[in-house]
Amino acid sequence: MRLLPHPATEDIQLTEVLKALSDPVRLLIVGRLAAHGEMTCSTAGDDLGVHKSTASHHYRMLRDAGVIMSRQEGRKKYISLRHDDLDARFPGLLDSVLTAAHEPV
Amino acid sequence: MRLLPHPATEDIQLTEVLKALSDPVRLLIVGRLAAHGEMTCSTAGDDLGVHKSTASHHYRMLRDAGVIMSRQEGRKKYISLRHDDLDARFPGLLDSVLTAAHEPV
DNA sequence: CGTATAGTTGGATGTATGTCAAACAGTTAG
DNA sequence: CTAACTGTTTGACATACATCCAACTATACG
Repeated sequence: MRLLPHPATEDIQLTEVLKALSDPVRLLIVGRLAAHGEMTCSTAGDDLGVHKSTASHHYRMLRDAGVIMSRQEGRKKYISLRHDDLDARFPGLLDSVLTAAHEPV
Repeated sequence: MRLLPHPATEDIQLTEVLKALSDPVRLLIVGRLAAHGEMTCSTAGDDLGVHKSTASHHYRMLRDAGVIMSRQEGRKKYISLRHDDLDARFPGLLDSVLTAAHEPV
């Protein structure tokens, strides 16, 4: 169970988080993680409309920004929201984004 | 008092707002506007460490995203946060970002 | 071992962005 | 009118990014 480089909670930068959340595909991924909890990359990336390598690129963006964490188990990689860490660092931010993401167009 | 193109409240897109807020210089501008209310571009752009044309570019990003509005008066242009519009569209989002922006490093 | 599964990496490409410098435009003051 | 003030626009440039495809790695299963 190897862990990839994740930023420590105190090293999470607001601008990086906002940039990570400013892409429609990533926002969709984050919404799924918020709704379903931990999921594999392939489940999270299902029907996103992008190539799997593109999805992988987005996971990396989200991970580097501190928005998600990943855990390897066998040949699957489980990703989950760092909800508590984000709340500790930026109270209410993630929830307001998640709420906003559900708004009708 | 010519008004530049501002998106209607219902046309403000979450991803655009997040992208607009994901730059350190723009976050600083937004923080100033939140603290002081309406200000001129030159006041808002004072001591930002960027060229005035760069600041102008950022005002445009913020305006196009629906984060600020601008009002021309004589040779000065006053800019202000669209706080109410953003709150109406994405409740709590701006406040949580502003709070987060004040966090210690 | 050989094959399928789960993701990542690298190359290629087009687009966007942040920045400065210089030129430009509109407004106001002498 | 001429000069100063307030911003914007354009050009140039380097970097970043979203995307696809193809090749690669690592693990699991017969």
